[in-house]
Amino acid sequence: MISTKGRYALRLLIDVGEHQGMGYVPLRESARRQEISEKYLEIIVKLLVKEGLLVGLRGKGGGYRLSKSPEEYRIKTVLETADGPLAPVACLEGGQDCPQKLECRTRPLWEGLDRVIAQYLDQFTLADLIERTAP
Amino acid sequence: MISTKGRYALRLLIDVGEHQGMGYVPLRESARRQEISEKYLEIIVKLLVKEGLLVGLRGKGGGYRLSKSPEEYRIKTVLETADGPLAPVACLEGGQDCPQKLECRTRPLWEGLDRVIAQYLDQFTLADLIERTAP
DNA sequence: TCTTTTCCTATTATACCGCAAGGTAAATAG
DNA sequence: CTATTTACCTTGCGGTATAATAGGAAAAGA
Repeated sequence: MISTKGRYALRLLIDVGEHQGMGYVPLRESARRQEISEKYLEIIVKLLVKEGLLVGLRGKGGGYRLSKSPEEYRIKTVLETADGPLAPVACLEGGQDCPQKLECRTRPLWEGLDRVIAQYLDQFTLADLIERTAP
Repeated sequence: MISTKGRYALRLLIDVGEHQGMGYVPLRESARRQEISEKYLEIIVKLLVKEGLLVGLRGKGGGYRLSKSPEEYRIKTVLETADGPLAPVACLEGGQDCPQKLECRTRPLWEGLDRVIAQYLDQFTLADLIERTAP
């Protein structure tokens, strides 16, 4: 459900949040510290920039910085940005498409599971992870 | 996280539970009613039999029946039997192997998520799905 | 103009998912 | 004893996603 994309995205945001002072953090340094392939991180960072979670700056002294303060990053949002919708079962993705959804005996179970997961991941922020106050 | 294997397994058990009277339910009939490929169901049923969740009988009048009463089937167990361990992230599978688990900022988050999911799926049984009393 | 760094466009290897084909073994009906 | 019914077993296969790698172009500062 949550692949390396989501986990790496979270670790990257933590790393940037901790090492950006006034400036920008080069991706190479985050990749080195987190022991993640820099090339692969590029793919992930692209998604985060596109959604406005990170701000990039090119050239010397460039790199990435957070676009807002850590308390404003909900974990759920970060994971969805990197990994796409985090439905635990395929039949919940894309709103509703299953033709037997009304009579389905198992669907309420999946909907309940989806709510539980969403609720859990929506209660923490990046600040919680940085300060180790979660969960 | 939960693939068709797990979902089909659940639907199969519900179907068998509802249609076994005193006897056995042929796989073909369950496959027809549930609109699932019979050949694919064979793979799933094999797992369920091996773990003792279903009992098979060959020949005419044969098929499958539940090995215990519906209240004794925990949803979590059924899903794990068909789909394997249902960890939301790879780094939680197989007990513990991540070398940085102690210092990892995100690991407590995943462990918490894992607990929430396990707890949710462990509170319902097959009987709840059959009688539509869950969730 | 040179270096640093982001940004962009491929390509690849591997594994798993969902399924199909074809046969063997056991149990019952006639 | 034979035929039918059913579970059980082995093998293969196309599609898709994951987790990368490769090779550059564009911008920004020294």
